[in-house]
Amino acid sequence: MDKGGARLSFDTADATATTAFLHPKQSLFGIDPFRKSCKPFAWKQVFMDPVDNQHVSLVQSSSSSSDGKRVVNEMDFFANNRSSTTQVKADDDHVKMESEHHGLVQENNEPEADINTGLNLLTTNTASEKSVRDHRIITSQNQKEKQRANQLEDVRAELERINEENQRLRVTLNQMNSNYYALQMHLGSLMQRQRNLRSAEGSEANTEMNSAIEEKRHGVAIVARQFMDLGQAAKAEKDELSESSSEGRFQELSGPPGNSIIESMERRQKNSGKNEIIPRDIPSRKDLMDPGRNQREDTPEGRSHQGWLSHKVAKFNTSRDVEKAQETTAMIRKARVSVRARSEASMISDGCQWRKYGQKMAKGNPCPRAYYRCTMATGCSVRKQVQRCADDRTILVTTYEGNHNHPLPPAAMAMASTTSAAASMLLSGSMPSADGIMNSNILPKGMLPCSPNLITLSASAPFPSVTLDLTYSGPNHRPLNQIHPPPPNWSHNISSLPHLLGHPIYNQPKVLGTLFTSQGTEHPHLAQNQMQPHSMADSAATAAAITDPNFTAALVAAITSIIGNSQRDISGNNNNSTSSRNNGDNNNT
DNA sequence: CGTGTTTGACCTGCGC
DNA sequence: GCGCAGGTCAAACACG
Repeated sequence: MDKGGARLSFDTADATATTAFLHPKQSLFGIDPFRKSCKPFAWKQVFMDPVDNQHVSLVQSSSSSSDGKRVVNEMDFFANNRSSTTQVKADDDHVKMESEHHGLVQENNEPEADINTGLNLLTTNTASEKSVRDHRIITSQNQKEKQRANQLEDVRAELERINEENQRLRVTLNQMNSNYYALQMHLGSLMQRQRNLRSAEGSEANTEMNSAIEEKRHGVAIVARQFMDLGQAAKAEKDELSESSSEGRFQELSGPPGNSIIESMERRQKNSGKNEIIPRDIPSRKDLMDPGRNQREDTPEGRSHQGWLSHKVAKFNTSRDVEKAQETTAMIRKARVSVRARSEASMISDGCQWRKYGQKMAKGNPCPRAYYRCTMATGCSVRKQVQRCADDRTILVTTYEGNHNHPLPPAAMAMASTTSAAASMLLSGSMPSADGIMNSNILPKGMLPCSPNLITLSASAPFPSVTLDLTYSGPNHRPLNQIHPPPPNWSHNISSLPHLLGHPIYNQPKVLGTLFTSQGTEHPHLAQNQMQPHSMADSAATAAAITDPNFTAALVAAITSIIGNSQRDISGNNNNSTSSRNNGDNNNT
C-alpha cells in the first residue's frame, strides 16, 4: 500500500458503494449508516492488518439470508503477501474484537467467522463498555473525517502540482516537436546536398564526405541541443565546435535550424563558388544580431567585434571572399518569410513583442506598410513588415526577416519555428545548386501575393522569400491534409505541393530520389546540371520538405496558434479605444 | 517620466 | 547622375 494511504472503492452487487481513505498507521472500522438505515442488519467493515499495515480487508454483512445468519464477504486485497491472518466474525448485534489472533486461516464467505479487526478491543454486552465503544467509534469516525479532509487537501495539492507539471511538459513537448520538424527538414537538405557533392566529387571527395557524414551525425545531435537554446548559447557552442572539428563543413552541419539561414547562405556561397571555401562571415552574423550596425560595420570599430572567429577569417580573407561574404550578408539579411492570414487586427499575434519604427506608403497599395522590430531582447535582429493585401484588405501580410537571438515564449515558438523552417527550406533544402532558386522563379506568375495557395516560394530578386498562406479558410478550399491529385505543373508550382500532404510514406531522401528518377535521370548531379532555370531538382527538394507530413504538422500548429491568437487579438482590439494615433496598431502581442 | 507611436527626413539600392 | 521606391532614423508627440 502506498505510504500516504489508500483509496478503496467498492461497488457491490446491491449497488452500494463505499469509499474510504485509509492511513497505514490506522485501522478503520466503518459502518455505513445510510445503508444501515435501509437494511438494519447490513454493514460493511474496512480495516487494516495491524501487523504488517498492508493488509486491507473489506467485510460486508448482509441480512438477506433467510435463516437469520449473516453472510459475510471478505475481500483480501493483499492475499498473496499475507503473512498473518485476520479473521472476521459477524454477529447479530455486536462485533467481537479479539486480541492478537494468529494462525487461524478463515476462508472468504464463510459464515459464522470470527472477526479480528486488529483494534485490540475487548467488547462485551455491558452498557458502560458499549458506550465506551461507541465513543471510540465516534472518535474513530471523527479522525477518519479529518484524515479524509487532509487526504483530500493533499490530493488536491498533488493534482495542482501535476497539472502544472503537465503544462510544463506540454510546452516542452510543443517546443521539441517544432524543433524536430525543423531539424528534419534541415537534415533532408543536408542529405540532398551531400548527394550532390558525392556525385560531383571524385573518390577523394567521397572520403571527405564520409567523414562529413560522421560529423553530420554528431552535428545533428548538437543541432538539437543548440536549437533549444538559440542565441548566445548557440553562438558559444559554435565557437567551441569550431575548435574541435574540421572547419567549415562541420560548422555548417552543426548550425541550428534556427540559424539555418546563415548556414544555408554560406552553403549557397560554397556551391556557387565551385566548392571553394567561403569564410564564415562575421559581419553577417553580427548583422543578424544587430542589423542597425550593418551600416556602421565598415569602420574599424565595427570590425573589432569579429574576434570570435578571426583566425578563420584571416585564413580565407581574400578580397574575393570578402566580397562574397558581403553578398552573403545581404542575402541573409534579406531572406524572408511571409505569412498571409485573414485578420481584422492590425497585426497577427505571434507571441513576440514588437516595436513599430516606421511606416511607409508602398507603391501600388493604398494601405501603409508598417515596420516592426522585435523588442523581446536587446539586439534581436528580427523585423517584420505588416501590410494589408491590396486586393483583399482582410488579408494581412506579415513578413519576417532575421532570427531571434533569444529564447522564445511558447506562444511564439510555433510561428518562429515555422518561419525559420520555411526560411531554412527555402535557402537550403531547395538549393542543390547555387544558382538554383536564386536565379529562378519557381512560381508561375500570378501566384503572388493573394493566391489561395498554402506555400509559395519566390526567389525573385532582390531576396528569396517564402510565403505561407494561411487564408485557406474559404469554402472552396480544401483542408490541408486532404489528398489531392497533383496538378500537371506541380514541379514548377511549389505552392501546389500541399496537395500532396497527407502521404505518410515520404521520407525525404527517398522522395528526392524518386523525383529525380521521375525526371528521367538517376543521377542527381546530372539532373542538376541539366536543369532549366525552373529547376526540377530545386522544386523537388523543396517539395520533399514541404510534403513531409511533419512539416504539415508544424504548419498546422503555427496556423492554429496564429488563428487562435489572432482571434483573441481581434477581440482585444475591439475592446481598445479606436485610437487614431495608433492607427489600429497594437504592437504588443 | 518612461515607453511607444508618428512622421518627415535621410539613406541606400536599382534602373534608366 | 538622376529619380524612384523601399527601408531606417530620430525628433516630436501622446499616453499611462
